[in-house]
Amino acid sequence: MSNKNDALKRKRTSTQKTYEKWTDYEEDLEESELNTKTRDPNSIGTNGTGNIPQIGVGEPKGAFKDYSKRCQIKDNIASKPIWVCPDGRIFLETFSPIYKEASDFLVAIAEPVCRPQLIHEYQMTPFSLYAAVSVGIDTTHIIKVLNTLSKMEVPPEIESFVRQCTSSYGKVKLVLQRNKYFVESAHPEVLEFLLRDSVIASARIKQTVADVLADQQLMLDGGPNAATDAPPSLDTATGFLVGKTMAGQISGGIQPNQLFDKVLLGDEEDTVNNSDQQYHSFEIDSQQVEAVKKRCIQLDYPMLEEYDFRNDTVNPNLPIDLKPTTMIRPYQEKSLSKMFGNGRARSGIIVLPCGAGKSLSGITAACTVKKSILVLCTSAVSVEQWKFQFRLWSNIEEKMISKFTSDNKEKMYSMAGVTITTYTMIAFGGKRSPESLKIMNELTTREWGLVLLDEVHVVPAAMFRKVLTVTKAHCKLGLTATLLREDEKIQDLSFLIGPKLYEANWLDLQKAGFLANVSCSEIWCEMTAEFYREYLTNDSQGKKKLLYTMNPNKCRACEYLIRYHEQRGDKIIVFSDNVYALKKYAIEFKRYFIYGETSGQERLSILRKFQFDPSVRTIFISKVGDTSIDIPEATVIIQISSHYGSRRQEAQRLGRILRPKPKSDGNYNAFFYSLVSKDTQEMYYSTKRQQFLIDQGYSFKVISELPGLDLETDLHFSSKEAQLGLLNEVLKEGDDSGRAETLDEDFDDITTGKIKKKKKTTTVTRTTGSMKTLSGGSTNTSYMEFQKNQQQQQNAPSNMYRVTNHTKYK
DNA sequence: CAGATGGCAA
DNA sequence: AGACGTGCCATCTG
Repeated sequence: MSNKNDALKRKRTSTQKTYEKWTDYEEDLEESELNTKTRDPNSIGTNGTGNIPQIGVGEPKGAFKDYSKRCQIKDNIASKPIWVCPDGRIFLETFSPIYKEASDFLVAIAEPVCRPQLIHEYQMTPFSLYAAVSVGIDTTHIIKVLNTLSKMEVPPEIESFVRQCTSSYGKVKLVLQRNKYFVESAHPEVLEFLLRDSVIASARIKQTVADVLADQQLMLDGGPNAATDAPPSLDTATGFLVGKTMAGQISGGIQPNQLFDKVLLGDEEDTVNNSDQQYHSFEIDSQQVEAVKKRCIQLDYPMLEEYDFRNDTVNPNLPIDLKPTTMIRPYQEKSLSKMFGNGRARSGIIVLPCGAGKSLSGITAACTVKKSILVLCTSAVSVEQWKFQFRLWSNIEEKMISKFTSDNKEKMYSMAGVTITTYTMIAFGGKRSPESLKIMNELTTREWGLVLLDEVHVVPAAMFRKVLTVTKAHCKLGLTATLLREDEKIQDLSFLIGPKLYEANWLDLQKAGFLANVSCSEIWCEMTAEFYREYLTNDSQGKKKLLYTMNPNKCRACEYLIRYHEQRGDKIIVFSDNVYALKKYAIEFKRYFIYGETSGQERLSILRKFQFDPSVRTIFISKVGDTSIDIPEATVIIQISSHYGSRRQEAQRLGRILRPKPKSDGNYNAFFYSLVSKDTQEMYYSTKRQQFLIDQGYSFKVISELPGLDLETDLHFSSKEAQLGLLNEVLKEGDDSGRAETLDEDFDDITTGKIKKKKKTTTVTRTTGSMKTLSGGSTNTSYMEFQKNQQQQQNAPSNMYRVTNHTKYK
């Protein structure tokens, strides 16, 4: 569309202007705001009726701003690591001696936006402050530490922003008791305020005196320790239940996990003054919990969900501990300390890169809570893996773990136990088999101490809701490597589960040796003339896609890389989203391939071979490899086709090779290649895809020619005949897959006929082409290396624009 | 009863 | 917007 081109043109001039007369920042800003897609990390809590100032909302990431006139710079700025902007953005210098402390603090109070090597950008939002408060950091602490770290006086609007955000936080709690949900607060006026809202009021279940008496009776019958619980009474004036918090109680016979003594006892003083405080509460309908939660956030009274598991005498304990030999890593401990910060368990999400030991974190959490545990996975394979991990790291008895999948319906252990199942199993809407119905019944009536939600980002929001309303859990812990989605549904996760408790910085983990040191490159493959002509003239999107993934130069680059890395002794995975390309490449190069139709056994046998057979160094995998398949040996990834601009897929694939490799001597020990056909839509997508990894601090080298590629004369598709043959096949594909196989005799017809017909009147300026590179003319390698970031995107090299220009040929 | 296959859903 | 992959259940087979 011409619209798009206009926008690009404008963007370019705007950047130029920025350099020429940067004092006119406001004008530039206006323009770039129009043109840049805005990212809004915090619509939750700001679109409500609350009075919280809207700081930093809807600001484009990386927009240029000048605050120099508004800021009071301190004298000793060299020793201070951060800049605090009036819009809530915070910049951190990673080379500061107190970088570690400062970044720990910033992850707790703000969202990491972009964390490359030297300067990290964070954004403070109402939601991030909510997370901070729920982790136990209070208003004065935030302001004090900000002031200590900042190079400039903390702007007054920031101070009032923090005060306003945090003053109302932490005053309301959501409590699960005997399968009923209660909204609880020490301040009855807050409850009354919330009940003025129609959503919350309609979710309320009015307690009668009889209900309360019945409950009290239940508590007295409940167990050996039940009598020590003080049953709440009903305040007839307000209709609230009134009771005392039980923070002072000593738990009977539960040993806190030794590893967590430090963590659990560390912040104990926080809770001391809470003991014996009076609280008020009202019950809400369990079906409406989600709506109430959302409403509370909008009213600036987000509910804290905490589980005082050590004083829970109603639910049976689970005998589980980490094995003495199990070691947890510092960052795992750190993330869990956020979860158990004040001796209770909070719900929330932990973001750890793949290969960094997410499941161990989950299992350690389970060992700390020691109540019934429900683990939810995305596939039956990972159900198996979770069970294995539980046996590996903890001393839990096998009989207490039950799997629950379509072909493995184990009965749950009658007392506390671990149940591992899939999301679909719980959320399944269709007719259930009788056994499954029976187990579901038990599952929904049981009160879970902890629900572990694996790969929390992939679950569709609707399914999630169902799962969370059906299961009654005191505490929910979401685990994910990439808290990312291309739609904006991630925000739902935040209030469905809880705030993000911790997010690891990939680069830091890599430096510490917990992740492999990966070299990321994007390889630009020139389209061959014939393919490019077809690409420009063909109307079908699908055909275009196939054309740029099957570009012969890409095939050659791929084969070249495989050869190179096989010689080095690496194990290589080639990813392709496109099944046709996958098969074609794999068969051509005579390698194993796995895709959807490959049966479970076959997959296993191929993966075994890949793992143990030294002659199998390369396998081809489709989308199936993006998640859950565990391939610890791989050291090289080559991407030949991928799903549009999915940042998550890119990150997930990189994750496949992040497991630390033995010879970690500071050099690269893993390689990630993205093959991109030059001057096609693929270029646009690949930039988009990389954004997450770039935000995590990775940099991509752009390689436009592979050194020595042309010396390898025996690569497939080197001859023009082979290339034309491929082109024909590609054109035939998609057209009519049924016909494709019977068309051998029409071969010539299609070759000449189609191309001629499609030629049309389009003038393609680009005539010099790929044949130059094929003939091995230049041995010059052009090798650009630069850090791609937002600025680079706005200020992209001219080839980037050529891509978009081609859209006018559509 | 295990194992394969197909329809269906999200 | 469509392709791909997945899991659940029912049914059939020896």
